[in-house]
Amino acid sequence: MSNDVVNTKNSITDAGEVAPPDRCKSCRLRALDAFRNADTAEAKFIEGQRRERECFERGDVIVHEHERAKFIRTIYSGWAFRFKTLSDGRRQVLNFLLPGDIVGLQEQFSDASLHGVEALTSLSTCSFQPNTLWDMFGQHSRLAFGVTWIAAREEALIDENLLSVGRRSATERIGALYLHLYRRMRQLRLVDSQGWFECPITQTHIADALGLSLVHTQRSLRQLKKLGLYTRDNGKLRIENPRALERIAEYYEQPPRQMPLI
Amino acid sequence: MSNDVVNTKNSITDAGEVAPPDRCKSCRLRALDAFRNADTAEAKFIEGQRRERECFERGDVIVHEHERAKFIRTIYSGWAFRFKTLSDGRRQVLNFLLPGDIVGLQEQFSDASLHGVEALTSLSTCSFQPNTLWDMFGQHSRLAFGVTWIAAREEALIDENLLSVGRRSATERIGALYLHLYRRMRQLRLVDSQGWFECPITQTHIADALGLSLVHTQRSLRQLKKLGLYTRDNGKLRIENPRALERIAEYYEQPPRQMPLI
DNA sequence: CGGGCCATTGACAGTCCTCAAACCGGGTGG
DNA sequence: CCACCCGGTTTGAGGACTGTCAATGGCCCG
Repeated sequence: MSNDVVNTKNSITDAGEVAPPDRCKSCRLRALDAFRNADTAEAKFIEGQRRERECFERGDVIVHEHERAKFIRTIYSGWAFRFKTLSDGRRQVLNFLLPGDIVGLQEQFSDASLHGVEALTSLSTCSFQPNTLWDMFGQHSRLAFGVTWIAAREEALIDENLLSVGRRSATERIGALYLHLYRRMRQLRLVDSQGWFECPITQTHIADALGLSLVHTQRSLRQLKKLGLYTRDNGKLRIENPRALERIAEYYEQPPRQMPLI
Repeated sequence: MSNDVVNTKNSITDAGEVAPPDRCKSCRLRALDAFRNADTAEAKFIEGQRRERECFERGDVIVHEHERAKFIRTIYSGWAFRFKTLSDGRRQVLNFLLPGDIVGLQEQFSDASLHGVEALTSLSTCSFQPNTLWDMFGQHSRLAFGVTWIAAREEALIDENLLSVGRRSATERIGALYLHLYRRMRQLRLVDSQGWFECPITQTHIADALGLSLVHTQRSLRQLKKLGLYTRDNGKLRIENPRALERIAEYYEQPPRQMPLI
């Protein structure tokens, strides 16, 4: 393949992948309002700033907690998650990262990353030059606006998770999380016609994301399954009755986010 | 006073306040790295976009949940908080807003606000023209970069709160919250030489911010007080032994955030 | 003096956690 | 081919942390 694939200890080549600019065209970022209407100059800028393609395997740590993060990345395919840990090992998953999400935006503004990022699946990312963000703000304000849009969207998403962890019961939390993942995957057109989508998270991840113990997560999960609200099969998840789950989880769909000014 | 003070049902005039541009000069936003070095053109832009000064009283709702937020604001003086509620009334405080914080940034990117904002004290804000953010991105990239910096900082702060609510015990959570507020107020130079600072939050606010019940918050609070870790007096708070509190709360100070590229 | 807001305390219940062990499917090596 | 290990799931038992219900006291104010 092209020479922009990095082969470190943590990287693999992925023969099935496409090279830019086709890769940029099929990037899930394009599915978001923020970058749907990028013009050619903007696309050229992005492609020019692209540094290399990096691949990771499940379990690889992409960004280490408290370490300086080198550059900004976008997720081309695969899942990851952000997390923080306490000194005695307790871990909190902050949110899950899906294709089209940006990794390392927060870190552009501080010396060290205040959270870690770990791959949940085989992961393919694009990384960018260190000064990309700064240059983008100076030269392509629409793109910069889009990046800030992405940041605001991620914050809204963490707000929702905080509401869950703070005020929802265990089963409500799980229901809300499953609905949330379902909706995001649907938005990315990664839910098939049968309603199935890839969901590579284990019960441990759910527990860490929702502030629960593993054992209690398992019991709450079983309860929801007994109610017939979801089915899992071989790493795939299907929400059987979104409406019912919404009521149980106290988590109703919100109008899609828009880019009012573009 | 000048005619840019709004007098609605929820507003008061505040005779002790200053008018722009002095008001801009003393704005706490200037205390943040992001805007410390603003040049005259940038300052002029900000002053030109300033719409009016709005004042609120404790308990006033500045932004209603699920309603369209009109414009972006900055907090000149006073405290507020962001929150979300569930349909049955359970409430989660997402974070506290202090002088220099921006209100309504997230809402610039969506049709409706996904959280509410309520004043905790008499509050003085500056509001801006609807298109201010967009114009800023187009004309003053350094300011735009600063705004995104603020957004990233707020997200990091919510991350920390999520870690608390998800993984810290009740006393740890309270300790971490008190330390957090202490550090932020210190950064704003709002801690006096004796270590005292205004802290207008009630036990109910603490409970709602930390995902605890009011009663249990009270008991955990009493426990920390018995250990001599903090003192409260007439709406003021003093952290008696930050180091000890850090250990109890598992919440250690992180290096200050910087603006690497400016 | 009554009412409202907030802090405080007691009693009790229950959600949720910890410790422990078993089970299951898949991969590995003898 | 089978024993063994491993990550992940499942189940049981007991206890702890945290929530709910209820009531009291202090303070401010009309």
